[in-house]
Amino acid sequence: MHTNNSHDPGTICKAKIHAIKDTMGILSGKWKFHIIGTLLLHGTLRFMDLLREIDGIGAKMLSKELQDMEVNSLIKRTVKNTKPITVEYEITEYGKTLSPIIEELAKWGTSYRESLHKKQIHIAKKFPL
Amino acid sequence: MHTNNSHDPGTICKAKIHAIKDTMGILSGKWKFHIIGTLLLHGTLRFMDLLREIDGIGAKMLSKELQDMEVNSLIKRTVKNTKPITVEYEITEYGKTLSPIIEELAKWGTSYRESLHKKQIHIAKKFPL
DNA sequence: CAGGATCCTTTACGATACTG
DNA sequence: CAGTATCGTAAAGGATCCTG
Repeated sequence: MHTNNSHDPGTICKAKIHAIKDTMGILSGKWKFHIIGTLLLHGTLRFMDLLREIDGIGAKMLSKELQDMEVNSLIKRTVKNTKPITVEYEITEYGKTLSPIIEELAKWGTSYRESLHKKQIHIAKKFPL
Repeated sequence: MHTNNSHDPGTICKAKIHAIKDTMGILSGKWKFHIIGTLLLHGTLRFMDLLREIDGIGAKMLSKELQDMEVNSLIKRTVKNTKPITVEYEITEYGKTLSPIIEELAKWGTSYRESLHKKQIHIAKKFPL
């Protein structure tokens, strides 16, 4: 009965947890979900547009995060032959498969904020907004 | 037409991005999704169980992450009057509302790993597993 | 415009040791 | 058992200047 243990509950658990780790490994850092979300909503954007659009990020971090995500084929970087050069970033088809995650994150964040209002909780460190 | 701009596309975009930021603010750090996933799958667990179950985490980080999540009402901490004392952690009803996110993360991670196998990509820094 | 290089500060994280 | 205290490292983040 347990010669093949690939379907026992323990194994399924471990696999699921491992899958979460995989995802978070690729989307680690403070900004990746934010960047993906912005590109999903706006389509193609240039470096400076992203810098303006993503509140709080600096050029150094943006550059690094974009490189990480390009390496993992989540976004595409295109250099245009203008003067001076412009660079466009867009999400790939593969990157778009992240949108269910993004949608759930946005949904949860929205209802979280609503629940704070209902409970009339005042903003504090305890509830970071 | 734009006296009330709460429904124009720009505002909707900003709200969505902000919601993602809210969620990630609460679930920041390397371990929170991992802990939530583990508690969702196992139910109630003690401190030491979590320490064993969550591969790689140390006592300090686990303690800190659990406190963060308790403050935000995602988990419940119960001290049992045993000798020596034992402490049980479980997810709250509110914390369970995170499960759609966890499910999507697990789904994506699973298909990510499958896509690597299909493409016969060998594991490298480029594709962290 | 799109970034890389450099320097500096702060936060995140981890290992070890210790306490009720 | 369930943590806290202490220490040290690594990564995040910001500011400024520089280049093609």
